[in-house]
Amino acid sequence: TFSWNSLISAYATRGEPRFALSLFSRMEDASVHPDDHTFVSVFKACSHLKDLKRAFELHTKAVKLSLSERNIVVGNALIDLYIKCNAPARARQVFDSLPLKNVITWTSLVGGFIDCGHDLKAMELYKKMTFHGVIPNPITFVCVLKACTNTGDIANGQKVHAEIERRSLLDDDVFLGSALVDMYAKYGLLTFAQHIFDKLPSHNVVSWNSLMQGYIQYDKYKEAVRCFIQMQAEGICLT
RNA sequence: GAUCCAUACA
Repeated sequence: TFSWNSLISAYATRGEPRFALSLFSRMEDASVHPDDHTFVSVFKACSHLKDLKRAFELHTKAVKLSLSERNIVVGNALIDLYIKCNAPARARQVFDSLPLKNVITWTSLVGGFIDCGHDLKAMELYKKMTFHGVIPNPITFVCVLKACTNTGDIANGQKVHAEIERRSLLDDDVFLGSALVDMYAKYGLLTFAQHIFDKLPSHNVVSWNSLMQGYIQYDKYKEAVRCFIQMQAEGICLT
């Protein structure tokens, strides 16, 4: 099982999802018993294919082994699988069916709703999550900020920002920094965007782009050019 | 056991 898992995982991750799934079939043919690791990899492969029918089949097989009850990671991966297959209602069913949820379970569905364009549902779920006493992590905040950006709900975004500062999370997550900069930049709050940007421990091409786009969108071309030059001075490669 | 999940601009 371990060898099969390693192979399947490698192909699922390396962008060969079809081959990962066919390996899984061969594993079944060889009557090697799949375990929780197997299913997580196979879910991932299927999520790249966005094959809902296949998702159902895999889900059914996992249920027969009651793997999603035994290991929360399986349930979490399943939520993500249904989201990637554009089936948020299914994802929600899985979510509701899980007796134990962790921060990843919650965040997967929050982020999933956003991917499916249900930003308000995502915000609602986030509130429910905090109400349940689940501590959000930086990834949760990135998702919530994105929902605020999508809907233009800057008031909520600022609340989230305050929460992030309170936990001083900006020092160790580049994604979080970019998400915040992006939100402020998109809505023309360029001083805020610049201020947060300056406080970030490190910048990358995304955080620079977010800031620059804000300046461009609001006709601050001089600032945009200044960014462009500084960005190269910091040694960020353009592709 | 080199096998397991969610996140940012364009």
